[in-house]
Amino acid sequence: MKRIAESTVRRLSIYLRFLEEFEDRGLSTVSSEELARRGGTTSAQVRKDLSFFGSFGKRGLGYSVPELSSALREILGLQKEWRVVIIGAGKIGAALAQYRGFRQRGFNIVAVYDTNPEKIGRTLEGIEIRAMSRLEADVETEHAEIAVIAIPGDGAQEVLDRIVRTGIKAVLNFAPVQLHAPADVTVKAVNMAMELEGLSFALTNRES
Amino acid sequence: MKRIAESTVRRLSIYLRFLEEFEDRGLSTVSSEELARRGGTTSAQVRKDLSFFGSFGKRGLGYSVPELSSALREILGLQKEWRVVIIGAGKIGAALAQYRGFRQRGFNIVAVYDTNPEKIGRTLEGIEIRAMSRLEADVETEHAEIAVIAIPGDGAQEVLDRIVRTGIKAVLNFAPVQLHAPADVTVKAVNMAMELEGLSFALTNRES
DNA sequence: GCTAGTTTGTGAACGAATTCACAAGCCTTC
DNA sequence: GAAGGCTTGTGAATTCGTTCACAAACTAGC
Repeated sequence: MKRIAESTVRRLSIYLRFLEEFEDRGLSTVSSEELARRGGTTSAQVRKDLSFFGSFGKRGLGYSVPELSSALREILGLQKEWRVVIIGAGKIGAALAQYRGFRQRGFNIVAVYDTNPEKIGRTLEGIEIRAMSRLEADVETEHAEIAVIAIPGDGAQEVLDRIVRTGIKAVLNFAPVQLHAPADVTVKAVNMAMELEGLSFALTNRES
Repeated sequence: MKRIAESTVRRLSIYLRFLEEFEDRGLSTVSSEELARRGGTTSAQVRKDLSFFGSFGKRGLGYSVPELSSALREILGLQKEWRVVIIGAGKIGAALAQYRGFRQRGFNIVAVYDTNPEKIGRTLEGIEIRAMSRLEADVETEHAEIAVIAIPGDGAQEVLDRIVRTGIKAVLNFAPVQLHAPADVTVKAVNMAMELEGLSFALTNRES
């Protein structure tokens, strides 16, 4: 299959969100124009994005809401449940562990890890905080497929290396550092300080 | 000035992070090659990124660490202190309010807003939680320039509209919905569910 | 001050992503 | 069943971002 741009995948996520809203409201069809308006893009973009994966619409009519949302869930791999481990039970790890949006979309958080003995054994919204040392064994027995790094920057690369050795191929990084991993491991970074700096730049360099 | 790509601004942030590390270690010069290696890009990319703003290096030598970091701080608008309000004192709002990285980089959180009467009046790491109704008056008196939306999706567009009416031109959105704002307002979104879906896609459609 | 060895800054070439534009296909009405 | 009105799917054109490649400029060693 042809390589799909990351921006395309992001937009598919956005389209799916609207489709689910439409599904709830019982709408049966939607046009690329409508999806574009909501998602802040153009109708040509919507159709091109979808065309990478097949043709899902009917000319003159638009897209069937249930069919397209099911197709997008399939494409995005959201039909199955993903098993996720979170590394770090600090403020961010805790906020993530309790975030209902994850489970809703099929991301099942199986455990949270921390090195602080005071935290180990407690639970966060029903999820057990475990000793960091158990990570490797647990990933194996729990069949975890996604790891979330929610610890300070210093230890993050080391933790990522451990995660990679367990065989996990997808990592979401909240630590404010640039991490390096083998090419077959997908690492996505969420860096709040960097986003704020983007805003700072926009405010500073606005067209006069 | 020529329009600068968002990807360029992101990389400038990354370069600055390394430069500050080098500054702490007392290194005096650095080459585009070294910055590229650390930041996971190419030396040509580094030089091109910088060339949009001027020439900061010396041929044959590289870049002066203090000069370049100062220049980047200037470009990114990090010389001044930005005054930030956070809307929502839930888990995410609280995690953001206590995140030390913000103040460290000149983002001064002046207040957190919530509608829950139980929370109003309490403090989060020394930052007062205030009634949502005070938002407009406070932005005016406190001269806030950046707003962070950390509330559930339902109310987010409405809150954004209020923020826009106060005259704030930069917003960071953590609510898992697509928001619409006038063109002169920069809205950046951090959507954790969407990032996880990107990972799900990567795991599902890996080259065989 | 000449030579060898670096490293920058930048047009030009390339490649990737978006937008354009239109034929093809479907629905509805008469 | 023909005509009019939509909307898709997609090559072609365009725009945007990255990489190449090399002259220009610097340092160090002799």
